[in-house]
Amino acid sequence: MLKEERLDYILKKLQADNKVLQAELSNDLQVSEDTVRRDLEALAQSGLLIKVRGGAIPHSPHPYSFKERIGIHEDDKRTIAGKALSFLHDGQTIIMDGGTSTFTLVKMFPAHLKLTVITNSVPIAMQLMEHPSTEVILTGGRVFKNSQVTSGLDTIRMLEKVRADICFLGVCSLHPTAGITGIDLGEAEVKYSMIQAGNRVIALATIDKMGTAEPFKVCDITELDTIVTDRVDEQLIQPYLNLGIKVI
Amino acid sequence: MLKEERLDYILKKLQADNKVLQAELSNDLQVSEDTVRRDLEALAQSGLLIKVRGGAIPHSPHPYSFKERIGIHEDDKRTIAGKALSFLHDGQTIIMDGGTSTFTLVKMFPAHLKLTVITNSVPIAMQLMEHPSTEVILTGGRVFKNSQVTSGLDTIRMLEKVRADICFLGVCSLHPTAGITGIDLGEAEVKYSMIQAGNRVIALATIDKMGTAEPFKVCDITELDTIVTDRVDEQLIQPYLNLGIKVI
DNA sequence: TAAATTATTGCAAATAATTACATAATATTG
DNA sequence: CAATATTATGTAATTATTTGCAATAATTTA
Repeated sequence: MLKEERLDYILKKLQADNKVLQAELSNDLQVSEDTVRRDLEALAQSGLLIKVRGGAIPHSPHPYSFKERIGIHEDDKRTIAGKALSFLHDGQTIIMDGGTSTFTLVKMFPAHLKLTVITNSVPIAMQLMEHPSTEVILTGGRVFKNSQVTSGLDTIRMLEKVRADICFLGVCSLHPTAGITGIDLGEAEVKYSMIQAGNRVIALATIDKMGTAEPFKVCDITELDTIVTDRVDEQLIQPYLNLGIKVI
Repeated sequence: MLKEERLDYILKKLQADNKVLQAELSNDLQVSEDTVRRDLEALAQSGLLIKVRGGAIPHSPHPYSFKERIGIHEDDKRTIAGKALSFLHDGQTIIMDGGTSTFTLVKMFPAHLKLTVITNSVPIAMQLMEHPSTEVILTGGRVFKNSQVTSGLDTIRMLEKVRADICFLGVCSLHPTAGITGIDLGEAEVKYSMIQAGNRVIALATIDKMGTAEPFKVCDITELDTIVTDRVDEQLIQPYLNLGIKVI
């Protein structure tokens, strides 16, 4: 049996059952579980399914959505969020960009903290419903289903009226010369508005996002005051330090 | 059974019952309560539910406590939502007011239904993230924590730019002469804007809300086209019928 | 065609994750 | 405050994954 036939069978079965088990596939296809695992690995790599312990499940309707990104690199994100918490003080007005790093930060807000949070992220707003002492302002607009943030002119208009103490940015990619970049034009525009509205701009980025770039430019790297990352790698961060950006 | 299937089951059950109990889940899923607890832990960590002693509750669209919420009026709301579904057709633009009745309606949207939904409700927007074919537009503004809707000038400004086929209103109180009333001025203003923006106005109200009134007026009762309720009581609805309002 | 290279597959040991169970600590209820 | 239920913690058993390696099959190159 050809490898392609196996892959085909796996996808068909996944479609039919909404899940596949390695043991079952191994039996169906008469190959070792190792091979099945490698097949699933390949399919996951191509984005055709999500590999989980013991088998695989289909992608959610919105591929690489917020929901799927949540939980990965969770420890790193918590490290970052822990550092970022030190910037927060009672009475501040904060802009919270969407993204899993900022979401983690919001989850870690101490109960007593009194903030006004302006956000374009539906999950962040939802999370803060449970927080006793934050004021939440949601920017309006069309909601993107994969990132679960609002964007568009309405979002930007609302941000234009805001002056916040800090803007926490969840960034896709940042690069010393290419600046901050993203994979969606609309979201990049919103991020830019957020940066303009914040007195200090703090980017939350796991180390693997440093030195990478995406198609749509948000702003120059010099717009940032601080980068909060999980692991301070001397080599990687030097270019940012040279530009006067604090990295912690 | 894959862990992901369990998580899926828990979320589905939570969706249906508005609560889950560890003992029950342990039995349903045939795993120990420890495992259920860990699953709930993980889901809570992802912000998908709120873990409480003995089980979990949804990121509540209702400000009630665990004990109070057990199934209150849930069946009635489902009856109402079921009737309201018949007004919905592909391609429509719909305004969805916040509230538990409208939330229940949104939960019951068939997967194929292609709508544009404009809402001021954070939980409704969140719910529709999962829906494959709706476009969601969230009105911006300050978020009220008890009702979990946005309100204020920003919300109203956004609604002024909208022309929707139907406005679904979740009403606190309605009365033949006092009209539609609410307990918060800001929310009443927003509801008024929604009514103005909708071609047809359909109110969702359990029978116990008929003939009651609250301090803040939203609009005259004649602004309504239709009232959808759970039990059509001839006596109670006659005044509305006399005013030319359909009641189903 | 033969030899060399590459890819695929299965196996086994080491590693890691998941789960159930026992027990201690904590919270809730009457 | 005692009785009960729930949660946290440590541990052991189970199960899955990773890794290196050898055997086989397929492909390329000489």
